[in-house]
Amino acid sequence: MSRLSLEFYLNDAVTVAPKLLGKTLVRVWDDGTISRYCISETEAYLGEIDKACHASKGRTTRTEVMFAEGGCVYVYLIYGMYWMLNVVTGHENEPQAILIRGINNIVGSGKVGRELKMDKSFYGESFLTSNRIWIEDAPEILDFKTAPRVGIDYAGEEWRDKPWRFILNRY
DNA sequence: TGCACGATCTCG
DNA sequence: GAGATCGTGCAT
Repeated sequence: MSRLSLEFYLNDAVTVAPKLLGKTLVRVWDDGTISRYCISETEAYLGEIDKACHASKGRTTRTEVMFAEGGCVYVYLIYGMYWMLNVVTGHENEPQAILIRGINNIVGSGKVGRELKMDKSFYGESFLTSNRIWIEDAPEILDFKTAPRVGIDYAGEEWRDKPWRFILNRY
């Protein structure tokens, strides 16, 4: 299978998030070895209007990459020790992203970042051209369920309860 | 220049 | 149920 094309990333995060389920996340380590994972859980963050999305605070040092065209890597440190891996979607100036919550049976955004050895150096890298992390196409899987997003109670009722967490039933 | 807090996890 | 641990955003 080949890398997902730019067009795949240009749609809304809520549209792309379920389509990422079952896709292959490829990671090339420093020693040249390669690991391939099946994306098993995602979460969508839909731009400036979405109070749960970091971009709702506007364009800042941290959110800058979300304003770029889809296909970029958005990583940030949370709780001082976990690197969250996100996929930027949408067109330029449509600050949306999808949090990768699970790969294979490794479920939990913090665990995913640790497994993939993510760090600040990945910020802004492109899934279209990177030689150490990218996503390959795979048959679309429709056997998934939805649930509210995690850890965003502060976003208020309207956004807190959106069923924008997508979980593969099996992989 | 300082400070409170967070898209989390693990251990007890 | 609490601690680990630190960059970011906003107040001072």
